[in-house]
Amino acid sequence: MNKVLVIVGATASGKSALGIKLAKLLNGEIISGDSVQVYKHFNIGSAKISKEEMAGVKHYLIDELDIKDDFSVYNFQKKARAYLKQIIASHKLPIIVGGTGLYIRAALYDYQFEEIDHCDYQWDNYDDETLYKMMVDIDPLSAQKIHPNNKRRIIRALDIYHSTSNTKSSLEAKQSHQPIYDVMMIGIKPERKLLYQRIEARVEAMFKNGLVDEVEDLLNRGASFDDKAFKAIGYKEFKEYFEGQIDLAEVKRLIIKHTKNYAKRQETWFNNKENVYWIDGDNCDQLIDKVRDWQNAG
RNA sequence: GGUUCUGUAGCUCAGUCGGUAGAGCAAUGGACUGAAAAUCCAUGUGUCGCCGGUUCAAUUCCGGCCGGAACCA
Repeated sequence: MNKVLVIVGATASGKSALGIKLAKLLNGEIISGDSVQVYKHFNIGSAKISKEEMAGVKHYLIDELDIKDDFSVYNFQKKARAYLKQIIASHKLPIIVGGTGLYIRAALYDYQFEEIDHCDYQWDNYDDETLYKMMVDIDPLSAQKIHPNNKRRIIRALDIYHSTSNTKSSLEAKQSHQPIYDVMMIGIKPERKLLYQRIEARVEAMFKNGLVDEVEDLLNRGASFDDKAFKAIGYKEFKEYFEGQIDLAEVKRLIIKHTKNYAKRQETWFNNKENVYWIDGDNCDQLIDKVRDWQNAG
């Protein structure tokens, strides 16, 4: 199996810098595993790595989409797999760096998606309870895993059935649930308190570096708060500000709060779903040896 | 100085007609296969400001003290 190095961790944990370091050391190229940094012009609020910071290391899946473009795991999987193939063919080490657990998992595992058309079934015409019952009838196995309050997942299961005539659970049952690459996953996990301090400092810096101007610029370019990319933390909080409901101090407070909540969710995912070699950010020499062992094995 | 409020979970506050207390937010843990920076689930012990009094029993009533707020001087 081809080898893929992966670097994960919560937002503000220091993934990008480690990625560059390892890429230089190991002749690698980086694929971003991030659902917001793929979009052009969402720079400050997404904490996107700058050209200078890339230090000559080739990066993929950053700045590849326009504001209005739709994107999801499905698209990510396709693109990431294509880049992996290309990097491997050029005899370099592919390094996926990112914090979007689902995206990274879909690239690495044998997740399979089929063409689907959502939004055509007018689910809004039904109440939550009815939607849940519909799912129970169609796909009882999935219903066991999806909470009745989780409307988004219920609709997804219904979408899949109506688009493909297959149930969500039957599509998943066909998969092996194994990675299709030889993966080493490194995770950075600073102490929670420290991570939160860094998030606060980072959001402060975003405002100093012109986040408000960036959002105004995006709106001037035709973006709206309904766009998918605008659902991201650091952007969606401005909706109420531009509607005159809250002031900038409140926007900042919300962004910090949401980022902390998000960081916790990311850690939950990587803690429990992936086999991660955790470091706290400093023990790099030991890490290099580990990575070299993995490269030389098999 | 006087009057009236007020002091309960990290924060904002509810409540107990006397039987040691509960919401929202935060925090913590968890789920996750097409919006995932999304969506959803679970978890509430805290000298009820301090000291004393009444009472079988006080966070709750009474007195004093110490904080805070508003108004009057």
